[in-house]
Amino acid sequence: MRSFSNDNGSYCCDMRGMLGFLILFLLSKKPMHGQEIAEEIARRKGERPSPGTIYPALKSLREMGFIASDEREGKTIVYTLTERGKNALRISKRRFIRTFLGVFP
Amino acid sequence: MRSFSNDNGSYCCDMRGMLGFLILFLLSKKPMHGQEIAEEIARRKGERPSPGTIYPALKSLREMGFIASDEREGKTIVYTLTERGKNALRISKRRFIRTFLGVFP
DNA sequence: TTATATATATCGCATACCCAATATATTATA
DNA sequence: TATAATATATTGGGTATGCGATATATATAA
Repeated sequence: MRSFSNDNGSYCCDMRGMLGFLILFLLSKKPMHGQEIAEEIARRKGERPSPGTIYPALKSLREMGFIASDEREGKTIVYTLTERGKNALRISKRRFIRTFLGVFP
Repeated sequence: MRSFSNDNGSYCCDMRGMLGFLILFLLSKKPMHGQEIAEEIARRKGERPSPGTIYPALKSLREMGFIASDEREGKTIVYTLTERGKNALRISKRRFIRTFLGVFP
């Protein structure tokens, strides 16, 4: 279990598998482009997902119809939640909240 | 991304990778044995982790010194958080809370 | 224009995660 | 005792996940 591998016993859980959820949640607050998302995740997790992480994830979410990429404006491509994505997020959030009930203060 | 594979667009995120964290959290509330933990996770997630999931996870956590297994009492083996585990959980919780800030109402 | 910086994209890969199947141990019941 | 039920344990394997390296595109600076 890589998630718990630090030797001083102070680190656990890299939250593998939550990236898609996190992206959907972040996009539900405001449309963003890739690097913006990576930055926000870095702020929260303390570790910035690499390009090889963030873009395949975005592609996957787009292919599933959860997010839409607006036309390229300048260097960036802005992603927005679709209705389908909003719905998926709503359901997932419920599950998430029920699963981790009590973890939040 | 298996996590988002349902076709009606209502499902996302199986929270793969959070099992260890969840177990630590549950054990922080009260000592439990394997099946008890599986049951509680089932209640929360709606899906019961199989024996092949829960026991290797427990073993891994024990090997890392995060949990201790009390002597077998009857059929069951009760697991408790160690000091090390409490510490790891505290750190992870902080990270978790900061990462998913705003998801909880 | 050329050079540099930033954003996006893809591909291969190691590995972690979890499950199905199976085995063992203990207890309860007939 | 034999049988069933429950709890624990292990192993092999499928697969998703995320990263490193690399490539491309656009924009800005020199």
